Amino acid sequence: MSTRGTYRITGRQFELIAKALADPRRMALLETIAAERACPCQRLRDQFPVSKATISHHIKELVRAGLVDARKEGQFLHCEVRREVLGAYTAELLRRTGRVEGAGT
Amino acid sequence: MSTRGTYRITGRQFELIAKALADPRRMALLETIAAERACPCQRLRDQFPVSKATISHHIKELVRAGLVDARKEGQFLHCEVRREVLGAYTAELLRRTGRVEGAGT
DNA sequence: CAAGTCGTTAGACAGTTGTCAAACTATCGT
DNA sequence: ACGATAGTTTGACAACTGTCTAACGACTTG
Repeated sequence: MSTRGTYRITGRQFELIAKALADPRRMALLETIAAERACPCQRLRDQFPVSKATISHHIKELVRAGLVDARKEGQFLHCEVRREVLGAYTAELLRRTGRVEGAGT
Repeated sequence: MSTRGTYRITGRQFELIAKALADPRRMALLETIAAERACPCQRLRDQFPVSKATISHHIKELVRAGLVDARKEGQFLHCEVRREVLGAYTAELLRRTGRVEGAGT
């Protein structure tokens, strides 16, 4: 079960991720990025009725939280979801809300 | 021991949960509630430097999101974490960000 | 260089929200 | 009934944030 030793999250990053996931639009962007292997920003503009400035802002937040990796290739920006970070976040979330009283063991 | 699959989350609840988890203080309250079997509000007041109005507000949000179950016993309010909801949320989060790739199953 | 496309940055604005104090309701003990 | 304790509600305020437009920088191609 707990083979999630690959990535470890700091308290600060935990907060950033939680906030990044809190906005529905940003979450939707993340989902779109996740659906592609490497998603260019331009495609996001086609699918969401928001300005490019807003898209840029959201991506910056996702990168800051460590949820997305963005690398510039020419004039395009390719975004990719970092699933190991997502996994580490959910693991940490469940760990923090897990019962203390050992009960078993 | 994990009651996975027993709970299914709607899109609306997904948003409420994400927002509920986004505030660090509220997350800390959730953790404190999780550490006890049934946490009375009063204990939260002792541990956090916030007014009782604020505590009441945060608990209301946690209940609204379905993350916490609160039942009144006499003059006390006993709060308990709903771990099946937390589990359903993390499962849904990972599902939404999972790669489309190969026809798993 | 010039023009066009892609993304970023700066500034502004509106809506949301975390917080408190104060007034209120409900319950318990005497 | 009275006073004390537990939690709720209301109204207000400050801080944050999602959004836009406009100006800018970076890259590609004539």
